[in-house]
Amino acid sequence: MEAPALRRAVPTLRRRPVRPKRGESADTRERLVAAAAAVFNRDGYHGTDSNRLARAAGYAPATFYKHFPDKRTILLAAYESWVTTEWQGIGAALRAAPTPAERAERIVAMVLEHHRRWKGLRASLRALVATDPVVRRFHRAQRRRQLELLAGMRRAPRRAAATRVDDAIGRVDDAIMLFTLERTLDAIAEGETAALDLDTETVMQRLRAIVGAAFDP
Amino acid sequence: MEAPALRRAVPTLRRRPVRPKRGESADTRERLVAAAAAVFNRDGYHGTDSNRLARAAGYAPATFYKHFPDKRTILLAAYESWVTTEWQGIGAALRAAPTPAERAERIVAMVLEHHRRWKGLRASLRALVATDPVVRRFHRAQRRRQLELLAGMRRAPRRAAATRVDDAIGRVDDAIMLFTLERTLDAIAEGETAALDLDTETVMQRLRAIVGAAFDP
Amino acid sequence: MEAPALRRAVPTLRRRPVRPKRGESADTRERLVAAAAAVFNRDGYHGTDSNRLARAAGYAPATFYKHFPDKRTILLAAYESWVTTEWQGIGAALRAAPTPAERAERIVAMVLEHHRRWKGLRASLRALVATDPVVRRFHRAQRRRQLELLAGMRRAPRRAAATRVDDAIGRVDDAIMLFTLERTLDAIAEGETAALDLDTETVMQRLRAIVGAAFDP
Amino acid sequence: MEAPALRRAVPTLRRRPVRPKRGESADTRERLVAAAAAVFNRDGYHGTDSNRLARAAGYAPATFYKHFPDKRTILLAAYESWVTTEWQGIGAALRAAPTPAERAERIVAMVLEHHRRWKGLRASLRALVATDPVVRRFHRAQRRRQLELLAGMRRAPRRAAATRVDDAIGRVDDAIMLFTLERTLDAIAEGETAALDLDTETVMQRLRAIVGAAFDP
DNA sequence: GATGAATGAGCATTCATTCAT
DNA sequence: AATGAATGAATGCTCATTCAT
Repeated sequence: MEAPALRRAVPTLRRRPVRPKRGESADTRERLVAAAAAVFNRDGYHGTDSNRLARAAGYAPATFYKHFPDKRTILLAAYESWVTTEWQGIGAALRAAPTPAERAERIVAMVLEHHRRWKGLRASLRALVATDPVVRRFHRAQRRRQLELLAGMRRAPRRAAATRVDDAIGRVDDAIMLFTLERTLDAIAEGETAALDLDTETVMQRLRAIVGAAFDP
Repeated sequence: MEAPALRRAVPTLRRRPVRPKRGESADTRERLVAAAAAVFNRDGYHGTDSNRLARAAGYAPATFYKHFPDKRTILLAAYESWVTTEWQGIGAALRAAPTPAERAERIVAMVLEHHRRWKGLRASLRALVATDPVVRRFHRAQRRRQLELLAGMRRAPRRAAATRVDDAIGRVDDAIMLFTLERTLDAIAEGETAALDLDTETVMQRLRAIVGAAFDP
Repeated sequence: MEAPALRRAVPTLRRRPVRPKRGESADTRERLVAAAAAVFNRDGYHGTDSNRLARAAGYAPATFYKHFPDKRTILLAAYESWVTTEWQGIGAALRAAPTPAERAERIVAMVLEHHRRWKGLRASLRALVATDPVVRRFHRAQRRRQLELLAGMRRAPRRAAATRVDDAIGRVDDAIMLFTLERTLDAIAEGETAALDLDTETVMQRLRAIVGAAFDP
Repeated sequence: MEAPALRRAVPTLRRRPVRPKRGESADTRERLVAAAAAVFNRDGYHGTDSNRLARAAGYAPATFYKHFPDKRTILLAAYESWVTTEWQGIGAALRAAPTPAERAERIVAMVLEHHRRWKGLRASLRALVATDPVVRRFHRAQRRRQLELLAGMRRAPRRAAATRVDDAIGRVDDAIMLFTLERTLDAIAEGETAALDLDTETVMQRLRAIVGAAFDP
C-alpha cells in the first residue's frame, strides 16, 4: 500500500474546498484520509468530528460513512499512511548512507522532520494508542516491524555465532533505543526540550550517538 | 503538600457509595480527586464526564462544580496528587539506598509499580499533555524539577570544577535518560514490552543500568 | 424580505406535530422561527428552551442548532419577522387611507391588533432589549426606520423651507409620539388600561389624535 | 414603610463584604434588599442567582431563604423600595415648587435622575412585569396610585363642577401622559434617545411641556 | 438567626451516525 | 457514488432551594 495521502497538498481547510463530485471510490477515500490527517494534526482527534473531516475533504457527512465505519478507523488509516511515509524515508536513508554513523544521522534527521510536521497527529495517535485497543494493536505491529529491521541489520554484517541470549538482549536494547528515539524526537518536535532549556543540537548529537551505537554494535 | 488522595481507598465505584453528606470542604475535594483519579484510571479522561466523577465520589453533579471549574482542572489535581506521591517515593528511595546502583534499582522498581497502578491515568495524562496547554505547563514544570534533582545529585559528590559545557551536556543526558525511563516503564506497565516478546527482567536490568549511570557518572 | 412566518399556522404545540422530515433548509428555518414566535409568545423567552422550540416545530434538538447558533438568535429572527409584518401593515394602511386622520386611525388599529396577538412575544422582546446588546441594536435600527418614515411624511406635503431646528424638534416629537403609541398600545394589549379602569375606546381616541397630529402637523 | 435601602451605600460588591453576623432580623432583610437592588441593577434579574444576592449582602445562601421565599419576592421588595423613594421625591417636588410649570420641571428632572441611577433595575422590572403576575399586580397598584395623585391635583384647585365624562377623559389623558413620561425617561436613561440622534435637552423640554399641561389643564 | 455544604432537575449545546433522495 | 437534512443520546454546566448544625 502506498501512502501518497500525506504528501499531497491538503485541500484548503476552513474554506469549503472544490467538491470532487463522483470520482473513483479509492480517490475519495484517499482524499478523506489526507484531509483527516491534516485536520487531526491541526485540531486533534477529540477536537474535530466526522462532519468536519468530510467537509475538509470536500464531501458531505454521509460520504464519510460510505468509506469508513467510524472516526477511529480513519485515524487508523491516517496513521497507516503516516507510518508508510516514515518507512519510505527510513528505507531511503539506509540505502543512501554507507556508514552506520551516516545512517544514524540521516534517520534521526528525517524522523525529526517527520515528527515536527505531524506533531499534532502524533499527539492524537499517542492518546488513542493509550485508549483504543485497535489503534494499540496497529501501533505494536508497527513497532515489531521496526525491531525486525534492526535485528536484520545487526545480524547481516557479522553472521558469526550470536547466542540466543545475545539476540534477546539486543532486541531489548533496540526496543529501548526506539523508545528513547521516539520519545526524545517528540519532545524536540513539541518544544518540550526547548522549554527545558536544552540545546537542540546537543540533544540531536546524543541521539545520533545512541542510534549509531545500535546500528554498529 | 500532602497527597493522600491517591492512597486512600476510593469509595466503591459503580454502586452508589455511602453519601458522605455534611463534611469539611477540603475532605469533599479530596474525595472528589481520589474518585476522579480512579475513574480516569479506569475509563480514561474522554471516557467519563463530570457527573460520573461526582457520583463516583458519592456526590451530586453540582457538588463537583463547587470544587472545580471543569473536568480538566480535576484531572490536573489528580495529576498533582499523583506526582506528589511519586516524589515521596523517590525521596524515600534516595534516603534509604546507600549506593547509586541501589538507588537506581529502588527508583526504577518504585516508579514501575506506580506506573503500573496508574497506567490508565497516565495514558489520560499523556493525551492531555499533548492537547491542553495548562496540563502541558504543569507537566513541564514537573520535568524541570526532576532535572534539578538530578543536577543536584551530580554536583554534590565531586564539587570540583565542572565546566558550563559539561553541565549543559549532563542536563541533556539527564533529560534523555528521563524520557527513556518514563517511556520504557510506561511500555512495561501497559504490556507493550510483553507484546513485543521482550523479557521484562532484561528490560529492567537495562533500565537500572541506564539510571545508575546517570546517578554515578 | 417576506415575513410569512408569523402568519402561517403554527404546528400544533404541546402535542408532537407531524414530523416534516426532509425538506428545504429554508423551510425548516421558517418553521422553526414560526414555532419559536408562538412559543415565546405563550411561554416567554425565559420560559422555554431551545429543545422545546425545536420540538414545537417538529424537530429534534440538534436541528435547532443547524439553523441558529443559540436561543437569542432565533428570538431575533422572530423579532425581524414580526417587524416585517408590522411594516407591511403600516405600508398598506398608508396606501389605503387618503387623509391623515384616516391613516392614523388605521395604523393605530392595525398596530393594536398586532400587539394584542403577539403580546407575549413583545414582552419577551422588551425584556431582551433591556438585557441584550444585539437585540437592543436591532430594536434601535427599527425605531430609526420609523423616524425616517415619519420625517418623510412631514417633509413631503409642504416642501417649503423648514429650518434645521424645526426638523430636529419634529424628530423629537415624532420619537415621543412613537414612545407614547407603543407604550400605550402595549398597555391596552396587556390589559393594563382595563385594570386601571380606563375606557379603551377613549384611550384609542386620544391615541388617534396624537398620531394624527404627527401625520398632519 | 420607609425605603432607606436604596439610599444607603451598598456593601462593596464583588469582594466579600463585612459579615454583619446576627443582627436584627429587619436589618438583615434591609441589607439583603439593598444588595439585591444593586446587583439586579448591575447584572439583571436573570443575570444573578439567589446565592450571589445573599453573598453580596454578606450572608450565606440559606440566610436568603430565611427572609424571602424566592428570588422574585426580593425583586418585589426592591421594587417597593424603589417606588417609595420615587414617591418621596415627587412629594418633595410638589411641596417645594409653587407653579405647575416648576412642579413639572422638578418632577421630570427628579424622575430622570432616578431612572438613570436605576436603569438596570428598571429593565429587570419591566421584564418581570411582562412575565410575572405578582410583579404585574404590584406595578398596576402603583400606577393606580399615580393616577389618583394626578386626579387629586386636577380636582383640588377648581372644585367646580367637572362632569363624570370629563373626569374619565382626564384620567385617560393622565394615564397616557404617565406612559409617555415613563417610557421617554427610560429611553433617555438607557441612551436610546442619544442613539437616535435626539437632543436630550429638546426631549426634556417637550416632556416638561407634556407634564406641565397635565398639571395645569 | 445564620451557616455552608449539598443537591435534583434542568438547560444550552454537541456529535457520531442515518436516511430518503 | 454522493448528498444534506435530520437526529437521539449524551455532556458539561447552572440554579433555586434545602438541610443538618
